[in-house]
Amino acid sequence: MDERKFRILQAIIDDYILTAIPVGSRTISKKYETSLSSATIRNEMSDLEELGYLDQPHVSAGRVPSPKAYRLYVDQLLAQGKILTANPESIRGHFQERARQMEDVIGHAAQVLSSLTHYTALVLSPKGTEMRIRHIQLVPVTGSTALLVIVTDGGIVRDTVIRVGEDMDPETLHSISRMLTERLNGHTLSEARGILATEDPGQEQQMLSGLTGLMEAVEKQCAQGKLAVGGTSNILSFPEYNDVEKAKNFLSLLEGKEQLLELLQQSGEMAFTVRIGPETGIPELADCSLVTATYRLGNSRHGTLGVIGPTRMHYGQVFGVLSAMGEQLSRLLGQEKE
Amino acid sequence: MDERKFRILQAIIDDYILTAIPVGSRTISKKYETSLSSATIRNEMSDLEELGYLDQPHVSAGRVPSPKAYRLYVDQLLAQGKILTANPESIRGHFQERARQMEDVIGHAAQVLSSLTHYTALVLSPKGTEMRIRHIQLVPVTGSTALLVIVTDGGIVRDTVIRVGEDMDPETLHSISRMLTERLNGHTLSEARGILATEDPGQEQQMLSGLTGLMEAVEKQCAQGKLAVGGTSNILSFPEYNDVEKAKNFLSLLEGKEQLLELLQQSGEMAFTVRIGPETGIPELADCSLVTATYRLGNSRHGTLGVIGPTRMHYGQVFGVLSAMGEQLSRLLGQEKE
DNA sequence: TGTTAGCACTCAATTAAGGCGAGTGCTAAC
DNA sequence: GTTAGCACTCGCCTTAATTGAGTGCTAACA
Repeated sequence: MDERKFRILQAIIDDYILTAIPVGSRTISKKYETSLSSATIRNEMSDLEELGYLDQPHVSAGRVPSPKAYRLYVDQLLAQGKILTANPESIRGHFQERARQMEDVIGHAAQVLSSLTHYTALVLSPKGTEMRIRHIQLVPVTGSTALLVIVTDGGIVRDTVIRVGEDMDPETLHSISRMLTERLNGHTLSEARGILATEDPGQEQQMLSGLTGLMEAVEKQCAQGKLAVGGTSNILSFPEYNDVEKAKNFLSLLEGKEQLLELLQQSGEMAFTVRIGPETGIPELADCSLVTATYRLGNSRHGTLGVIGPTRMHYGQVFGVLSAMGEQLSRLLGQEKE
Repeated sequence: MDERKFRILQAIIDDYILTAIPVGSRTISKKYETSLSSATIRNEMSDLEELGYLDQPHVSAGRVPSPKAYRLYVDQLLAQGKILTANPESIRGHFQERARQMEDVIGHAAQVLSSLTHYTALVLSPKGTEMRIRHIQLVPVTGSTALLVIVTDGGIVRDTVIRVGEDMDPETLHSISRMLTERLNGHTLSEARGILATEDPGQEQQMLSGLTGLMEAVEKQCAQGKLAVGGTSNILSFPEYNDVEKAKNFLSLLEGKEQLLELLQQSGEMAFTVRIGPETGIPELADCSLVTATYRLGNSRHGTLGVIGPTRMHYGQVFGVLSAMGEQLSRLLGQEKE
């Protein structure tokens, strides 16, 4: 694979990303490599196909980049590191409103991300279990029920109605709350259960035994962060999804969030993760790419944001927008809650 | 419009709802009105078209019911009142898990509703402003910020980070919370602001003046309930939306929830509201129908649930499922939070 | 040895034409 | 008022012809 082949491959990918139509040798020789004849390009393209970088939809059509080609393209893009971060100002403009609940921010971010990229956007909040408990409060609801509110440094985590004994007046609940807060403050949710289980104070034993089980449930519910999806309909703009059947499969996938969560959580803590077509492991996404990035709140907690589009995605632009948005999210969410 | 015409019209609608292909005179004479010849049916159909109940896609196609026809059909369905409530047991089965946050229930309900009807489902929670305050709690977050948690009989309404003076230790916040709770308990959110504004205790004046403005913001944010959408992709199953462009418009409409909210809030407190095609007032829904129903929590608060499908919707079934689901929702949400 | 011009060939996509068939409207007879 | 009969319409499907973008291969050239 010499340098000229690479240049030609790059030209093919660029052109295909722009037009979505298979690109022929003549196009390259006219628009990109004007010093070479189409016949020469043809020979090179033939080689590139043999190497597995190009596919041919049918014999008399142009060439289409294979997943392997995109992989090379993306790796090279990331390696040279000149990702032009999208104008952070323009993104900040979308967020001028008051900071609100995390879920609102997440949802809003997904919408902005999708409208900036014209792809489908995913934003995943940090895992609840990684958040540190700031305060626990039992709030009386009726005589025999109370609301358990757990406040963490990331905002509210969970509120669940629990049954308490009949004799719990608001003041008793408050003192229990204070006790719990004292004991669990600064710990993560996943630690909390263990602490409650080991330290048994005897006094409110009955009360606490119920809580231990409850913490387990809370922990489980928070094991994965909240997921927001934006720009679902964007995918329909692309000729790849002109087929209604395909579009429906894609949308169904987005509705069942479990699979998406799994997919997003696979991407580690790297700056960018790119999964191209088959690399996603999901048949419905065979001709989609998923680009994810990470944003951080403090040291340990991190969330994920990503974009799903056709494999011929405008990767460069997406990298830029993702990194700018990640920065913005870190600022927004880290800011007031920390 | 004699009785026979009506029977024939009904047969046409039934058949079209089932098949989505224009129905011809012969079909009716063979499947529904076997005692009449196709020619007779033809004459009747011609009359029905003149009356505005039938449309003809083109001269050599069968007839298609007009919105006016569906309107008649639905009105008659509702008038005779024999709505067969779908098996409530089967619906309850989908909800066996522990009661959780209202938003979760709403979202889950939308999913169940869509999977039962195969249409797109909408569930709107009761307006926050109609909920009665049960408890107000200021929870310390950092030295200078606190989380304002308002608990209502419908569960948590809102939590917002607010700035408080540097000197607010947890105990002070708690006593303020207790004071606020005492004063506002039992009132709705919309009343709360007025109460805070008039009764000025002087003591924590500075604190409260901030809160008044805050309550206004909270009230505004809660002016409309939470909206959950389910089964977005279902619409793509119908031949009416085989056109990708149309499908995209529809999906975009669902994404921008403002218009949906408006639409849902128009439907008053009647048991059922049906808006057929043009009656929705939204071009994108020109060949959709929206059926909504109401569920109640207690006396005053009510939420809305609805279904969007093609105008040739299976109205009877939808009525049944909606009423069963409404009942179930009333029970689920009213139950533990009341 | 690499590059280029030329040419035959392939095949999807577009267009045109023809036939089919479902369905109608009208008329005349019952 | 109902029905049988018949001519007519027109969307849809199939088939055939045409077009054109693009390829592979070969031979000539630098």
